[in-house]
Amino acid sequence: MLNIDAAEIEKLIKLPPDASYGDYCIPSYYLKQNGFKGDPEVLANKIVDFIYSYIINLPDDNAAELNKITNNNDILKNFKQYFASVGAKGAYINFYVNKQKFVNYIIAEILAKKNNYGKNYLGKGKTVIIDFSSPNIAKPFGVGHLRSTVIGMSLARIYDFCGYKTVKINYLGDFGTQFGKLITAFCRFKNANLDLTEFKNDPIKFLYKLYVKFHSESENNPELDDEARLRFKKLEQSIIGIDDVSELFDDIGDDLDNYDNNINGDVYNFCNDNFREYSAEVRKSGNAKEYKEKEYKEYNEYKDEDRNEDIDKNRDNDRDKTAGQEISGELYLWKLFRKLSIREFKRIYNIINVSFDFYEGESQASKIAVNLVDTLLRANIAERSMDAVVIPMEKTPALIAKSDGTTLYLSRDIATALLRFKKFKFDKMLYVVGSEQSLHFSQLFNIFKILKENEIKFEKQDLFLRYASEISGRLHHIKFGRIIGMSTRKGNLVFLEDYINEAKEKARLKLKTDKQHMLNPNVSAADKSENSASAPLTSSDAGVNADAYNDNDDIALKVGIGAVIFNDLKTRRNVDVNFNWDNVLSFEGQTGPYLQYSVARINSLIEKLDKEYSFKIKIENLYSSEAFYNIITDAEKKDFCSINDYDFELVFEIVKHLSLFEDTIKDAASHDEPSVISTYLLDAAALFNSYYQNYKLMNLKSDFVYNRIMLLISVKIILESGLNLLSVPILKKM
RNA sequence: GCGUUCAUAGCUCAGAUGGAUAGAGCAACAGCCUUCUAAGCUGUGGGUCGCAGGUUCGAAUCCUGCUGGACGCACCA
Repeated sequence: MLNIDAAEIEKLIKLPPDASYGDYCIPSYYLKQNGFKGDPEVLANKIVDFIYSYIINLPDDNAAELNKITNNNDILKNFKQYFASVGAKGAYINFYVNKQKFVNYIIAEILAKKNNYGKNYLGKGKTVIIDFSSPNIAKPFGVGHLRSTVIGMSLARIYDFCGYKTVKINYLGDFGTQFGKLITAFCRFKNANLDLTEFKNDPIKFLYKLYVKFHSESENNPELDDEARLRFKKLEQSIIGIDDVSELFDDIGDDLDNYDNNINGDVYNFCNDNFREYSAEVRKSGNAKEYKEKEYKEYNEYKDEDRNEDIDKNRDNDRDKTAGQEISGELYLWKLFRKLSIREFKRIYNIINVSFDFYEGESQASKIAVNLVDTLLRANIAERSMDAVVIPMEKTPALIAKSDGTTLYLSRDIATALLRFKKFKFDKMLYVVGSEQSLHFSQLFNIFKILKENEIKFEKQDLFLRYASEISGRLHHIKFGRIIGMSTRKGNLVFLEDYINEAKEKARLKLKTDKQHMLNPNVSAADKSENSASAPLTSSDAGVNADAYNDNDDIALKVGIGAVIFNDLKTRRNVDVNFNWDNVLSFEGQTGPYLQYSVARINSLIEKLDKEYSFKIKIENLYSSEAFYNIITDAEKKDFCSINDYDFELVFEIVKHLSLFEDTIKDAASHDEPSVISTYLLDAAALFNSYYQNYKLMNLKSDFVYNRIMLLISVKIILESGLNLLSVPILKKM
């Protein structure tokens, strides 16, 4: 009767909407797909009768009878031990666990596994590439980029937790017409009223100003656009002309302190002179579209190397070489812009604790993309259309080359995917990019499908394209909704750092008033609730020393970051987010700070109880195995909880929730949806806070308190693991 | 016009192979700090799940149509 395997049964198990129906249930109509027939209600009753007569009512040692049903099933053998009763209600088979055993089992398991609790092997032996953040160098790092950054980082951690080998790639937007504009603006406006010292201090904002200025000026002066196009054209030729693509990421030398000398002197003039020369040349020849085609050795020489070696060799591929050869002014400026930008990006990533295994750029793929277009034309997969090159598709044709022969985002993405597959042999690649680019990615994925279908058309020696057929189906667009109505209070674009700082300031203010209240309890509740700064507090009059101030500064920053990051991860990716300062800066309710606060509260509580009862539990050692040795041995021999405890119902509810952690992680991974974890953590924290408020632990029996500390540690482990997966900073105290 | 996507409480959102009575948080109202951090807790009110059909034992969930919003639709990325 029960010849369904355990994994399949697991899929059938659901959580009832209300605990009064049971702790777990199996809706009997689910069993129809396993060959059961008839009225679901009758079926449910039959199964319950069966369980009673063949399992529950049998004596413990009647293994022979059990073997009649199944010869190898621990679940059945342990059934009596872990389940208290079973009941049929309507079409549902409801299972009631042995609550006391359940609680003790789960707590012991969490304490034993510690921050490995919830880890699983969903992705064992698989490699996943996560392409995220990918800011555009010519544009500032705004709150818009934060979503990709934060979702991507979280997914990387989740996949890692699920046993995948994860590769985090930042694919910089370092190529395209906007660089022509920037270079033009830089050369033209340099002597106008731009403050060049700002270029050094805050290159991103400087470049942004240049960009904005270019656009306002070019409205009245179309010549600027022409110059920008030509400058980009020249830049692209410089880039394509480089044989070794990795040179593109070579450092131009760390002479940034003298950058203005370079700009003011040789480089700046070089730049202009070359441009004049170049544009004269182009006018003379009358053909700005023509460019020299080259055979790129690299293109046809890809070999299957050990990808792991490749990964290690290239990890953190910052180069510190100085390019020896002469380069064009455009290329110099482009490298300079990129270098400064990356430096700035890294500074920001560092603040929010984000890191990458590789920094790539579109520029690296451009030369391959050029040749790719040609190959696809020859194979009759692509065709010419109004001088441009397109791949016909059911819907919108995919444009892969402009009529002047230069490549596009799409063609470079094809090349990049090929390069990455060659390098990593990934099982899965995630592009964490906004939903407005859905068409782009559906075209990209379709192209690989077409390449697979037309595999036969490619010449055998074309090793590179051979990968194309394998890529189809491995690419995923992890899209997310737009942030609507986002602006500063003044109405401009929001820079990420300003955003974090605003959150930080608010947190600092709150810390200040809290501290004031603690030191001076006579402050009325009304004053405090207004959270006002009406009674300004200096560090001296509150007796707050410098250390405390630094502490508070650090706490405020982490609270601010937590608020900002969590705000982006708490809802499903796909929904558009209405940006609202009041919501973002709220630290109450379903927020990052609420979670951080819950952890801090647990720490503080454990510390106080430990001090009072002398259990000698060291919070800072909780994750070292030695410190846990005693706890684990205790876990084996004693119960943490009894069904007769006055707080048992809530304890059971908490532990039951904790037990769902692993499923939650898997759910988040399989749907590429960090918000699943956010929701889970909010529920966990709410349960804990409810416990905290309603059951005071001070002045109770020592044994009981010790057991509850084990519960608190379990909650702490789960909350901290979850926050780590979201990359929300964890605070010891608040 | 075509395509993608979304519509659940006043606001922001959960509710994911269709399943039992649709849930939180803000905001509102009423309580709780001489005792473990009030960034908290307890309670109350608040819903035609955009509208209309369909599929079936059963629909917020799947299908069709409609309405409304967001985004995209070849030389930007």
